[in-house]
Amino acid sequence: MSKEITSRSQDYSQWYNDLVIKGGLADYSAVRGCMVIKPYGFALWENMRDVLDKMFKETGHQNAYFPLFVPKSLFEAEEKNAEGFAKECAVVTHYRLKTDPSNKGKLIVDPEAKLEEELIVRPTSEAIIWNTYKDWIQSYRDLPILVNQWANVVRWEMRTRLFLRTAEFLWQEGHTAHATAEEAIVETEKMLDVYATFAEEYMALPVVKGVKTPNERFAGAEDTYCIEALMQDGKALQAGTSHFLGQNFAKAFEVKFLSRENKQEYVWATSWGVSTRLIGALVMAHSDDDGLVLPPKIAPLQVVIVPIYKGAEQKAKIDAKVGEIISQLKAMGISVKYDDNDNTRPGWKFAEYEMKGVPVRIALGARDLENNVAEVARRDTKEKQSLSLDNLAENIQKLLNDIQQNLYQKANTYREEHTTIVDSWEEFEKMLDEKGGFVSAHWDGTPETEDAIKEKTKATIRCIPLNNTHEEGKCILTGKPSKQRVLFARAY
RNA sequence: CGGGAAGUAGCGCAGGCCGGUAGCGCACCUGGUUUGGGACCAGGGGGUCGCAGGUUCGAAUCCUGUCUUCCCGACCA
Repeated sequence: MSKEITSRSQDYSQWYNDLVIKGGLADYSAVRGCMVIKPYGFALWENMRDVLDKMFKETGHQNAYFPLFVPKSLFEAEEKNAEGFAKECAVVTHYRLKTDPSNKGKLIVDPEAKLEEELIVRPTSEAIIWNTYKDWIQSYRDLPILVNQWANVVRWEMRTRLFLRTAEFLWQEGHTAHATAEEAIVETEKMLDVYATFAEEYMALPVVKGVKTPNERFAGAEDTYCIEALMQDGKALQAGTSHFLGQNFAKAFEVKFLSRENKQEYVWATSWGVSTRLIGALVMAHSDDDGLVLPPKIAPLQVVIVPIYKGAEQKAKIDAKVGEIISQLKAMGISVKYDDNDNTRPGWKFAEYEMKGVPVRIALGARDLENNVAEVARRDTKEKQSLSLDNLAENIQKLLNDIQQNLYQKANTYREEHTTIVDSWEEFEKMLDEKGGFVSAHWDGTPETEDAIKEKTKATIRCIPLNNTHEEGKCILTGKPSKQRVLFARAY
């Protein structure tokens, strides 16, 4: 079977789909908008999850699990949150099927099994969790609550795309409860930092930390912080969010605590999440026309070894040497696979592992053994070099670090080159159309202007960067005074 | 939800106008030769042509209905 990939320049979204499917990450399923995450893709998710989970625990959080279903009466309690998600909820109305009397072998919903109260399949878990927290919190001594859950959620999106927007997706959602607003805000920012660190250090994905405008805020939040990344087609992608929820959910669910001063007060809340969408970000940030390019720190497989031999005798010698290499690599915590499958030849394997984005490939043949070397190829630059078999493992480890750094540098350079400061409307439109990327411009601070710009250009305010310098300026559209620049982009 | 495309073997597709009982490539199985960038030879297995009606002696093909998926757009923590 040929596995040709559509090039980026030819059709960017087809390129993306090809990578996801042919790279073995995921596949379409029989369910509209839902995908099957295949073992290779899930291994990638597991690596990301494990790192994040460790980071959460290091910052004092514990995991818990809450129900998939949310009774409608709880779901609607926090009005803004409910409104925001109402249009994309899957709803359970019945609990039983029965055989269709008029159509043998078919099932119908049993009308007698209608639920008294509909159950909402969670699009997010604030409601069920805050209804639970009510019972957990009596006094300031019960605070803070620092809980995270790994779960699936369902959002019935109009249009879906593999990993980037699926009807069901996997994520983690942290839900914390605090005695003071200050503490909750610290938490919100802390978790944003965790996300940014994870994206940059593990995914090699440079991100901008910022705050969303009221228009783009999470439904039910007082403030939404985010990390925004730039993809290779110049479109932005929200890679993670952290929300300061104020007392909105505490008020909706009557969650109060008795303070040190013996006063009843509402609890302050945060929530924060990243999802399998990160995999989409990873794919679009680093990959090329030959397939996936995965950062070593989270690649399911870091090194693959391909033997090249004629006859069993050579094969045996290579096997012996590879055995040594593997144990050295494993001792360093490097994941490695020896692909000595005799059904496919080396060239096929080379292409296959490039497609899958394995960071380093080692080819070892009889000729190499004689010279005490191995051919080592790096996926990111596709450079090949001959490395001595002495200290090979050490050099591979260095190479993996190099690749990780290089991917970050490359993405960072791309982002810098595609972040443009603009002061006129003409320039603004031109940049969005011709260059893409982030456009840094002044905005008068009103939702109306934001909407108007979106209407005219399809660009949204991705965020108000946290490290923004304040400067006087004029709004790109209205010319009204502005105190700081914001980042615009067309986005996923 | 609007526009477009498509459902035929595991995957990718041809056949359809002009109806006659299904084909190609890859994958798979057996044997052999191979192995430094997607090997080759020989033999072989696999499909109620999305589903339901209709027309006909006969339907993958014509007609009607229906379901599903994908792509673009609108929408979207």
